[in-house]
Amino acid sequence: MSDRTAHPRKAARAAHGADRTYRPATSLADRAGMRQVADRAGVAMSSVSRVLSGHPDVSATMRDRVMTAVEELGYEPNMLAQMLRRGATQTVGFVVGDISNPLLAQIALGAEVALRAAGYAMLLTNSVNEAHLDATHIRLLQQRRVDGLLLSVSDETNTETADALARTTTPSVLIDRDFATDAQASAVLSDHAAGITAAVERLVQHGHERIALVAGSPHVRPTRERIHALEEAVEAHRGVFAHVRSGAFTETHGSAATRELLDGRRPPTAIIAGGNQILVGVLAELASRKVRIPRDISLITCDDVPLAKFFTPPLAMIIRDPYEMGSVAARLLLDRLGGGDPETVTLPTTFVTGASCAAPRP
Amino acid sequence: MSDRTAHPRKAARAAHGADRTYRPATSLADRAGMRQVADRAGVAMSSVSRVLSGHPDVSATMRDRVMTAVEELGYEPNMLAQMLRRGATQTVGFVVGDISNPLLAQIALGAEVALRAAGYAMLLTNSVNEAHLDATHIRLLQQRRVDGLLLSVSDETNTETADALARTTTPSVLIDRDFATDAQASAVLSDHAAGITAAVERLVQHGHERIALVAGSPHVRPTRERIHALEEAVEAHRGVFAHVRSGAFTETHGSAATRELLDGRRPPTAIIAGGNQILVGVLAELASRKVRIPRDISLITCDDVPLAKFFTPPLAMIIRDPYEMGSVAARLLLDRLGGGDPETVTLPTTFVTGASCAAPRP
DNA sequence: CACTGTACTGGAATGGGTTCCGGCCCGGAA
DNA sequence: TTCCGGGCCGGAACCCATTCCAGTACAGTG
Repeated sequence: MSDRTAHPRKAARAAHGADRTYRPATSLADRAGMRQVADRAGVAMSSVSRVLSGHPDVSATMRDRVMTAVEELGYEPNMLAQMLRRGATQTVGFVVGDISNPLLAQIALGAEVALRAAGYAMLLTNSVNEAHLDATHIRLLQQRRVDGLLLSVSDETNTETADALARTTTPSVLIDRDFATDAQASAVLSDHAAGITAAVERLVQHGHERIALVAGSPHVRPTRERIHALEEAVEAHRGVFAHVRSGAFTETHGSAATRELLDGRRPPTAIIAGGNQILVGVLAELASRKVRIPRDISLITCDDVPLAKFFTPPLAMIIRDPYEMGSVAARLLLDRLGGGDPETVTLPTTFVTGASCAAPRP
Repeated sequence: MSDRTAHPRKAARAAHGADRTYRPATSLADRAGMRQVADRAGVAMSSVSRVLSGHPDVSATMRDRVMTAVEELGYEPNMLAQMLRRGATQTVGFVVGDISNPLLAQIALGAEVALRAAGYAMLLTNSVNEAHLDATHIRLLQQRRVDGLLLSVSDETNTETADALARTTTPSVLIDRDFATDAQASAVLSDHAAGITAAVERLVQHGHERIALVAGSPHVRPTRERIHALEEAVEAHRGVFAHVRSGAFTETHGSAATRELLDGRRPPTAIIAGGNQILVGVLAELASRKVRIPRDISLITCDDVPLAKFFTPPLAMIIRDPYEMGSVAARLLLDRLGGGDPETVTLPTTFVTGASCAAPRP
């Protein structure tokens, strides 16, 4: 063994001696570079590069010679070198609160599929709903020189995050988020107001007068939009009142808020759960009190959950198409990467009624 | 800009003429490089590198000078250059069938958190359950020079995938997958047999004699293990029979298989659903026939679903800890990246009974 | 035949760090 | 005093491809 432990490649060559011809490059360890291809074809590296990048200034002869050498050596270009040289990584970063949330997972899927089709790969980071990690991850991804960012941060009000965003020149797409400071980013939004409004209309038709919203974190757009829409919808109807309990997108908050609401002086006759974790908490609290749906209280949930339609009773919900959101986010980002201007797209939400939403007890 | 990429020579000539020095298309706002730091500090680049990489051969004076220059210029090292030079990307690829599956999303989360803590980033690709994409994505990630792979491929029997795996020297960890050919990879497995066995024992105690398993794709380990365990468990009991319907991890297969089973000559009195999509299909078919749980049939599902415990009746399930699986997968990969040997870890599954699992009608 | 234009090619700079190696300087041992 | 070794530093090769630019050869034109 040679003493130059840091250069295994050379060591290997030295060890095997020069009596060996090249090996079919099945072994990644001893990969052929463009240098080797050029040597074998008896041409310059620049010519190899031109052939492989489809540059017009290449003769048929040259193309054949190079391609033959490429085949023989099983040459594959080193993307790292290309990235360094070209200054583009064909990589996009996705900053997400928590990928284990099915909603976000579907968004991620939609985005990844679309990005991959365009030759981009997706780096995923989870902020596990800790606001301070958002900015950290944005910086981390920028250090990795991502060409663009998909952002579903966990707290819009965090100044560090807002700063990181305002400072950056990396093309970004916000996913259902809204930063006052940043006019540079594109955004895909959901029209939460429409869903809430439709749901409230239905509840009012049923005769509900006290409607509660157990919402998630007030630091993200969906929660704000829902609260705002609820209050507005309620104002349109004389004698109908809204109770809002925002907090976090957790089961704990869901059950705690429900407890408070039911223990209040004038408990609501209908609850809208603002997220799937919250829904679990709401259901847990209702179950523990033997409050029956929809006899004792009506329930509507935001965003689909797999078993909702087989639930007893089937759950009314305000749904949207998260896969589509991901696709659109990817498209917006690709547009920007192609030189387009920032753009905002709003996708619809739909109220799907179900037996969990009925008339209150008289 | 885009023209320059395609035919830079012509575009450059036409647009700029000779008045400008050449600059790479993506010159990022004149970022300071190590060169600039070295100049400003009046030292060699090698010294800057040593300071920043914590090399021991550095005097206090040198450290100060360099760090001052770094601060003043707001220098941040270019990770691409580091990757190219070091030959390591600090990046791991995750090949997954479909991230929108909550089980896999949780695995991804567990893995990403652990990897990030160790300084690695995670590239995510979805094969959308198309077997031929697995191999494609493995190659894709290798072109991007990932240091390691986390693999939850959608088809173990695909020869292209098996080849890609056998040929590679990239440290890999299989996630609940089992390739006959490849002895190189580490693996995290779930002990599906234990869960199935416990579930069958319970069903037999209740007096069930015809137990069906609506399983997913037969080309992945979990399905094989479950089928095998079911058959073995049944053999231990005289007069108890197993019906197996494997197919795909889809709602469609779930309902079709259930239909066949119920229409069969001797329909089962208990069904085990092998996955959350399948569960939805099974429930749909049962609901459409007004078959009641557990009066008419007992139901057990594999892997937790969010609302399972609030279901009517609460669902019995065979659960495991997917987040933990992800963490362990990450740890195994990090071990290998650190020079350790391949290792296989098996994690437990637990049978949690529920009202959906009861005695059959006499 | 001289001249210009065109098609193609090779050489070298470039991107931004990492690391081996040689060398300087200084203290301690012989 | 001389030699040796260790601490510390600068120079330069290297990682691997991209692309500018200069230059060659050859065809077409006057």
